[in-house]
Amino acid sequence: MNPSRKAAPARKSKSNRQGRKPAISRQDIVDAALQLLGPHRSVATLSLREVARAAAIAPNSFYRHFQSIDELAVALIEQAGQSLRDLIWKARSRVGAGESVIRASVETFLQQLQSDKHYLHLLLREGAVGSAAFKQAVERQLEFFEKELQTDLVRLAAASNTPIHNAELVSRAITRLVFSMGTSAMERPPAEHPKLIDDVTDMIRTIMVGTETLAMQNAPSPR
Amino acid sequence: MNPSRKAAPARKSKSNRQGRKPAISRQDIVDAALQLLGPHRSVATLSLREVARAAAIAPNSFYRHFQSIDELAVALIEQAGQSLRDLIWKARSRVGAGESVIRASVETFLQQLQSDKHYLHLLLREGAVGSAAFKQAVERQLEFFEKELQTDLVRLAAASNTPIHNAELVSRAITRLVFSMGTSAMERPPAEHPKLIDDVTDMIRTIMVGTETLAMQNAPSPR
DNA sequence: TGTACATCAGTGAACGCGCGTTCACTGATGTAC
DNA sequence: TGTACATCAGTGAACGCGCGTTCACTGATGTAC
Repeated sequence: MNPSRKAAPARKSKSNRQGRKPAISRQDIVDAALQLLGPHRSVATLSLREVARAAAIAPNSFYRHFQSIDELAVALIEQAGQSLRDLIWKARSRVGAGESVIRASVETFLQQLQSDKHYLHLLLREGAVGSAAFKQAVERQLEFFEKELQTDLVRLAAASNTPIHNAELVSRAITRLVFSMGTSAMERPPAEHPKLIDDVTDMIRTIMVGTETLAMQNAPSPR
Repeated sequence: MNPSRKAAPARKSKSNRQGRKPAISRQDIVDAALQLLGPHRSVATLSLREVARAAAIAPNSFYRHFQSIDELAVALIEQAGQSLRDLIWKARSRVGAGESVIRASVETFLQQLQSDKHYLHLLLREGAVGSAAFKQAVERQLEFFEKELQTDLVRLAAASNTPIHNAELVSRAITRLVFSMGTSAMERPPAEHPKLIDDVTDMIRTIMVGTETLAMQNAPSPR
């Protein structure tokens, strides 16, 4: 009836979308969900109504921001993974000469367990339950870690002139190991963490020594 | 009022308990729960009513056998762990001369993923969610595996005269690694399993080479 | 600047559902004599 | 062997609850002119 209404298909003058701004953002809801998730609470147990309550919105308002609880869960995982990778990256770049990169990374990783942020718990806990989309999101984050670690390993190997055998497998093994040990650490008192850091560091060193030995056996460079 | 009733405190003539036998056993309920749990279903999502339905009993009858769903979950985990350890033990003892114990164990482990029994999925998936009692049950099963593997490693090292550095840590690392990789394998098509077996075997071999190298460095026996 | 109007984020009420748990019961099984 | 009785595994009905989802709405924000 009103042609002017239909005749303006892609106006977008100042805001990229017509209409008012939301009073609450996706991120507000993500934050509310994070508050609910302590070290002993799994994403899978979050209900839509509970999250809405924590975000101080009506239950049905949730749908204005996410299609489903599942979509929120994926957002949580991605944010957790990104945040943790940033952290480890910073820790590594802070390592001075003579310090152990392995130990610094492991320490940073486990220190996060005791922090207020629940990101790490999230990643450690959620890998094997939940919807397909959800598990894939966790798996993707693990692969990011593996890739970054692999890059690091290759770089380190080149720098220190120690060879490396199958860097891809080694970085995968280390990543899995650290995450698995982290999951166990979550259940134990902080007093045991130093021992755990030593253990994990020792495990990783064993793998590193193994990969060097294998690499030298396969290509015993005389040089 | 009726003294004869109270005067027979510990009669136990033929049955160890007075009264009739149950028409259904704990094990029947455990089996019903196992049927419900496919490779993509977590114990935490089982409801009492659903299990009762699968076991063909009234919801409230469940309480005659278990105090709660949690108690059932722990029973499931323990049964799964025991069953899997039996299996690996048999596989190892079947290994002939010249065959690799590592590879045989890994193959058995991953073969179980494709079998009808859902035991392995259960153990792989449930470690990090659920109640405290539940997580402890899973952790306990992991430790059983670690201990048995450690015994094996020490025995093998003595037999083949190759030293081993920190057998406890090595067996823990290997156990964690295999379980973690198994969890990933669960999500992937069976066609990728052979590659996964190769990968895991390679990872373990790297660790074994590392531990030998370290042991020889620490105690470079001239003999 | 002022006015009329379109947009749409957030809402209150309501729905049907499956849940865990309780209650008083029933009736087959096993026991006492 | 027969009878009376105790046991208790399993039951049907009912409860209150929190859940996800829907509907038609309202009213502040932003836009057109």
